Amino acid sequence: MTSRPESGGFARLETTKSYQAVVNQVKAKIYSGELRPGSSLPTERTLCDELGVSRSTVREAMRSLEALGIIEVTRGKGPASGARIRTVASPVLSELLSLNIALHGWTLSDLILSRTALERQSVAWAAGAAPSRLLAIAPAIEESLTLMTEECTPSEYYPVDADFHLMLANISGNPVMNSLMQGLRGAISDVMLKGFESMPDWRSAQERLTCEHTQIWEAIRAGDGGEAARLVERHIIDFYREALADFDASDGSFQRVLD
Amino acid sequence: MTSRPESGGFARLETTKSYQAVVNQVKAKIYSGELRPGSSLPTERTLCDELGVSRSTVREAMRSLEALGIIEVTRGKGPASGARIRTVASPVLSELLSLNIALHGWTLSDLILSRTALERQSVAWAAGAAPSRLLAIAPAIEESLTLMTEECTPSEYYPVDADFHLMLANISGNPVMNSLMQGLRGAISDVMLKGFESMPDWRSAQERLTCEHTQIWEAIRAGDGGEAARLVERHIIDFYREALADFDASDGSFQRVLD
DNA sequence: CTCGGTCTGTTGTCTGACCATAATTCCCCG
DNA sequence: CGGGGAATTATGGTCAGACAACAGACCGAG
Repeated sequence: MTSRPESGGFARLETTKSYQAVVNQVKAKIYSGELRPGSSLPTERTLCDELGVSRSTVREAMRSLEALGIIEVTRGKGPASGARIRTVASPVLSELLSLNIALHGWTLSDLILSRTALERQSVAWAAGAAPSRLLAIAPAIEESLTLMTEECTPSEYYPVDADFHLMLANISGNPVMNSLMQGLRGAISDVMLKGFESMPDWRSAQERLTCEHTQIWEAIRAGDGGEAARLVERHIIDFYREALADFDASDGSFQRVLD
Repeated sequence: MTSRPESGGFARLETTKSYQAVVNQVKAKIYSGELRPGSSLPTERTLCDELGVSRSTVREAMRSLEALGIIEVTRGKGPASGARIRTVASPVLSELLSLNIALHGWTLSDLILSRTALERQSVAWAAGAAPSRLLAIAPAIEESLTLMTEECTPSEYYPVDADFHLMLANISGNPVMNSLMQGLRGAISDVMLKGFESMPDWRSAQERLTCEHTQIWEAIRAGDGGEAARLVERHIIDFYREALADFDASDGSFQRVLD
């Protein structure tokens, strides 16, 4: 109750921490377009001078930006050293989702269902994509399907599977969807792989999975978005039910979408 | 769950940076369940002793965890001071998406379409939720709908609108979907608000939006997930076309879903 | 018992130093 | 004259110590 100096009115202008101010400076330059992927930030010591803060402060800001996957930092000398705006996506979203699973009791089932929502829409859009786009990606996808028919171990199959789904998502050309889907997949990839490896009859499972993949691809090529969506949803959820259900206590929520 | 420190027989011997090691220590305790939302971390100086690193290193690790929205740090004395595992979600996902818009040329249209994909599924699930669940949330939703009918400014309407959509998403009870949707919405909220404010005939627009909201809610209450999905998709996309289309150069991608 | 100031422990910031690394420079030798 | 290796140097990574700003804990005066 004792009168705190400047706390009377609004709460936003109060002393921003120095390192946060540095972070904001960098973010502002990103939003303004001054910093683009591949751009180099000044050296830490230069930033100290420019912003009038100590090196510790600058470094804490760098750690914040690095944690967000915005920059990557390399040491040494030369033009390739220092902090640069990342050009390739970092797995920060997957990390974030994984941590939330641990922290807030998010279930594998919730993640899988979310993935289903995204993948449904994604293949539906793919089915409506321009034919030229389909033509361009078709060879890679069909090579992937061929690979899947070859005899292999679960841990060899999994990356091919992941790649296949990724290519489907790429057809629609929506980088946001793509990023979200990769984040989700990354968060569940460990347990997915375990699911693959724990399947009792892997050979027949592989055959079925590949068959389902082929059907999805054919539905997309035929332009039937509704069918592709339905197939991909069942593809994912069936796999979950067969191989992953014991990884978390299902509360019956799947009944909703399987009806 | 993705890449725990001790994963596999692989060589972790590549010099992990000290601050990253500290971050991994904390993450490991989160994954193991030793740290839960609301838990307090040791003080910085205690961590220095425990882990045998300097305080700068510990602080850089804290900044990383803070940037990810994992912890929040307050200074001063007492049990409420120091670093604690966050109990409420941080807007880090929105921040991340916003930065990606600026960095990688993601378009508003891509974000809106992604949001549509999530919201479609979300209301579809809501329509299949247990009646008791609907009953529980119904008063709040209907109060929200009543609020929307009252004359108000766009900036007064917007939070009610956001709340309405949030409540719909809550019905399905999937926190992952919820988090993703909030992240998406946060990333576009600025431009959404501008869209509201730029509408030429706000009164009639408000009436139409509220009517659409009511229809969506009625479809959910009727258990018609397909209809709810279609309505919410058109609701969002129509708004985009009317109020936001000039915010980014549409490449015609909307034709796909509007056919 | 209540109010006020003071104490104490915490994070926030600064300074200066040294280490580790990698590009650059330069000199010696072939 | 050219090439290779050693020294130089610029950069991030880590450490130690200090002080400031802050907020709860404590205690004494009324």
